[in-house]
Amino acid sequence: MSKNVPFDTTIHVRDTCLCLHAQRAARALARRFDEALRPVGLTNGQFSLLMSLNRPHPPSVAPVARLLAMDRTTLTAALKPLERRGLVITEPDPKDRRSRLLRLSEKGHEILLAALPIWRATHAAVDAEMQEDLPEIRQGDLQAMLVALGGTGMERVNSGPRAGPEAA
Amino acid sequence: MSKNVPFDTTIHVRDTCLCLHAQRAARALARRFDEALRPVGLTNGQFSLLMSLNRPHPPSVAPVARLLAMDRTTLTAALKPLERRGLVITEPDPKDRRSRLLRLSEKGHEILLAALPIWRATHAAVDAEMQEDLPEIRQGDLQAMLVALGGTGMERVNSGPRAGPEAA
DNA sequence: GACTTTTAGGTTGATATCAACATAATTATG
DNA sequence: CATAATTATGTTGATATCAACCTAAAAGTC
Repeated sequence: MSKNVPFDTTIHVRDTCLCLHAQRAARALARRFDEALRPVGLTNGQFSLLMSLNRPHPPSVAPVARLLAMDRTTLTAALKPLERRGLVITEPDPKDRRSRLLRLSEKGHEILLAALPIWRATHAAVDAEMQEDLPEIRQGDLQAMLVALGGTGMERVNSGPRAGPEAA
Repeated sequence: MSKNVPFDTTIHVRDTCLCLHAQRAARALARRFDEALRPVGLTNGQFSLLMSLNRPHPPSVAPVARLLAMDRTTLTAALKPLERRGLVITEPDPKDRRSRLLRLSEKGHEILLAALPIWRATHAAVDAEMQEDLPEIRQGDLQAMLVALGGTGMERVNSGPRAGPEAA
C-alpha cells in the first residue's frame, strides 16, 4: 500500500483546487492594489474597510465584518492602525452598550477621496487585462462566482435613506 | 466642491471591486478548508504548500513561491512551523550555495495522504454548491478566471520525468 | 582575473487572519 | 423579578502576507 500521494494527484490538486486558485488570485490582486494605493498610504484591505464605512449611518462591528466576509476579530485588529492614524473613530452605540459604532473621520474621508481615482484606474486596468486574456468570458460572471464563493454578506445598506450626492 | 465620497460611489465600489470580491471569496474558502482540514492539523495554506512539495525533485524557494503566487518571504515564514513539526526538511542545494531545497519528510507525506480525502470531499461539496447557485456557469470558467487573476506561476513540473504511481 | 551586476534567500516590522477564550450587555424564559 | 441563554466585542496566540533592507553566491563584463 502506497504511503505517498501520487505525483499525478499533486498535479490534479494543483490544477483544480478552487481554494488554492482563490488564494493565488487574492494575493496577486492584493499586491496589485496595495502597490497602486501606496501613494495614499492605504492597503487594499484598508481601502475596502474605509469604503465600507462611508455610509449614512455609522455601522457596528458585526455588519462590517459580514460585509467584508472577515472574522470580527480581524476587523478589530484592522481598525487599530486606522484609529491610530485618526482615519476612523469608534464610539459606543447609545442604543446598545455592547456595540461600537465605526465612523470615518474628516481625514478618513479625505484619504478615501484621494484613493478613489487610483482605485478606478487600477480596476479599469485589471478589467482590460481580463478581457484580453479571456475575451469570451463576461465580467459579470466572475463577480457572480466570486460572490457565490465569498458569501452574501452584502448588507442592504441602500435599503435606508440614501446619503448619495445630497450628503456632499 | 464635495469633500466626501458620495454614497452611491460606495455602493458601486462595493458591487464591482474585483479585489474586494476576491479577498472575500479567498477568506471564505480559507475558513471552509481550514475547518475541514483541522482534524489533520493543517490549514488550507499548509495543505497547498505541502502538496506543492510532493514532487519528484525537491524544489527551491522561488519556484514554490511563484507556484503559490506568494512572496518568498511569506514562504520562508510558512515553512518554519512545518519544519518545527518535522513535516518539511530544508537542505542546501549542492548545485547552488545560495539555494535551499525543500522536501517533504515521511511525516509530511503521511499527513498529506490523510488530508487528501478531506480535500476531495470538501472540494466536491463546494463544487456542488457552486453548481446549485450558478447552474449556467461552468467550473472551468471560474478556474480560468482565477488563474487569469492569480497569474501563470504554474510551473511545468510535469515536464520532467514523472514520479507518478511508480514512486509509491 | 578583477570588478560589477544579478540572483537566492533571510530578517525585521507592520498589517492581515482566525480560533479559543473571556467579559459584559441584552434578550428570553418561567 | 431572577435566572438562563444569547449576543456584541475584545484579547491572546499562532499563522499568513508583503515591503524594506541585508548578506552571500553566482553570473556577467571587461
